[in-house]
Amino acid sequence: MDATGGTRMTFLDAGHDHGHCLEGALGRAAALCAERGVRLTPLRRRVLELIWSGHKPLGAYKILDILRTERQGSAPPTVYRALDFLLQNGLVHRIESLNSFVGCPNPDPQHGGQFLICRSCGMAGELNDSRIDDAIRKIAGKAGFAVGRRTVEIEGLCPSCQDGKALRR
Amino acid sequence: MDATGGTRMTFLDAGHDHGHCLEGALGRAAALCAERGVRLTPLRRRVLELIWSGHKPLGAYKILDILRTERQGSAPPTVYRALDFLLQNGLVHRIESLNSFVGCPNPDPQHGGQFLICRSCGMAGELNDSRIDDAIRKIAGKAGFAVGRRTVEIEGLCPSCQDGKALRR
DNA sequence: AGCATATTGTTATGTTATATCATATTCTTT
DNA sequence: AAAGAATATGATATAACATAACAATATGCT
Repeated sequence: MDATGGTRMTFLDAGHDHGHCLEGALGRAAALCAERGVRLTPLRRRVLELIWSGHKPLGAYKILDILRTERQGSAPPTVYRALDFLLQNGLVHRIESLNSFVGCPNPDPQHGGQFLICRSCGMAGELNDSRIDDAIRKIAGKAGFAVGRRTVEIEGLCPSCQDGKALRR
Repeated sequence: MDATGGTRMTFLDAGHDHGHCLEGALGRAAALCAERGVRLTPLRRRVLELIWSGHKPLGAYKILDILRTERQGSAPPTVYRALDFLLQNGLVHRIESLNSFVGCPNPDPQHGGQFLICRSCGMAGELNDSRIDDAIRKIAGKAGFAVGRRTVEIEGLCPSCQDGKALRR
C-alpha cells in the first residue's frame, strides 16, 4: 500500500522527469507487444509516443494534426486505427468525458481504472483503486447486473491548480 | 435502505408500468421548474418527454429526427438548447460513453449518479449509491484532488438480458 | 404600451468518428 | 526466393455529434 491506500497513484507532479514516463511507456509497450505477438509498427509507436508526450489526454484530431506534418497522407482512419490497436492492447485509455486518449501507465492486467482530470491544467491521473472498483462491482452485482467495462472519470482540481501554482500546462 | 443497500435502485423491469415513470417525471419536472422559477416550455417539455419515452438513453439527433416531424424548422440547436436546460436543472443526465441522454428519476438534490448500461438492450438504470461515491471522494481526496463532477458508467448485461429473455427493446 | 429578458428560428460551421475500397507490407509455407 | 494469406496503411467519402452567431419572436414586468 502506498500513500493513497490500496491503490497505485499516478497523478504526477508538474516537475517530474517526464522523459522517464515516456521511455518507460514505450519500453513496456514494446515488451508487451512482443510477448503477445502483435506488431507495434512505427505508426502505432508514434501515436503512442504523441499520447505520452504529456499527461494531458489528447484528441484524435490533435494527434492527426501532428501526424500530417510528418507523414503525408495521414487521415482520420490513420489515427483511429492506431488508437484502436492501442486501446485493444490496453496501452491507452479513452477518456469518455473528453473524447480524448491518455497513456496507461500499467497496461499489464486487464483493468478499468479511474481517472482524476483537472479542469484547470487538463492533466489526467490514473488510479487503480480496488475499493472503488469493488464497491461498483458489489453494488451492481446486487442489482443483478453483470458488470463489464467501467468508466470512472472524476473532474476537479489537481493539487497544483488548487494552489494557484499553474493555470495551463 | 432498500434491497441494494444504501442506494435507490431504478433499473427497471421490462414489464413495469412505464406510463407511471413518464407521468411522474413530467410532474416532478413541472413542480421543480415552478419552484425554481424557470420555464418548462412546450419544447423543453416535449424533449423531456421524448427522453422519458423509455429507459434507453437517446441521442440528440434521434430526438431531432422526431422533433422535425412535429415542429417544422427544428435544427440541432433546438435540441441542444433544450438539453442544456434539462441538464442544468438536473432533469436529465448525459451518458458520456454513449453521447446520449437519459431522464433522471430523482432530480431534487444535486447528484452525480452511477449508471448501469446494458450492452444488449440499451437500457440504463441510475444508482445513487453513497458507498461508491464516498469511496471516490475519499480516495481522490487523499490524492489531494478537489473532486467535482463524477462520471460513473458501468457497461454490462442487465438481469433480463443475462437470462436471454430479451435482445433489443 | 413599452422595455428588458428569455426563448426559439435559421444558417453556417466545427468537431469527432466510421465505412469502403485500393495499395502495400509482413508473415508463412513451400 | 516466390506465392499466397493475413495484416496494416493510404485515400476518399460520409456519418454522427455539437456549437457559433445573429435574427425573430414570445414572455414578464413596470
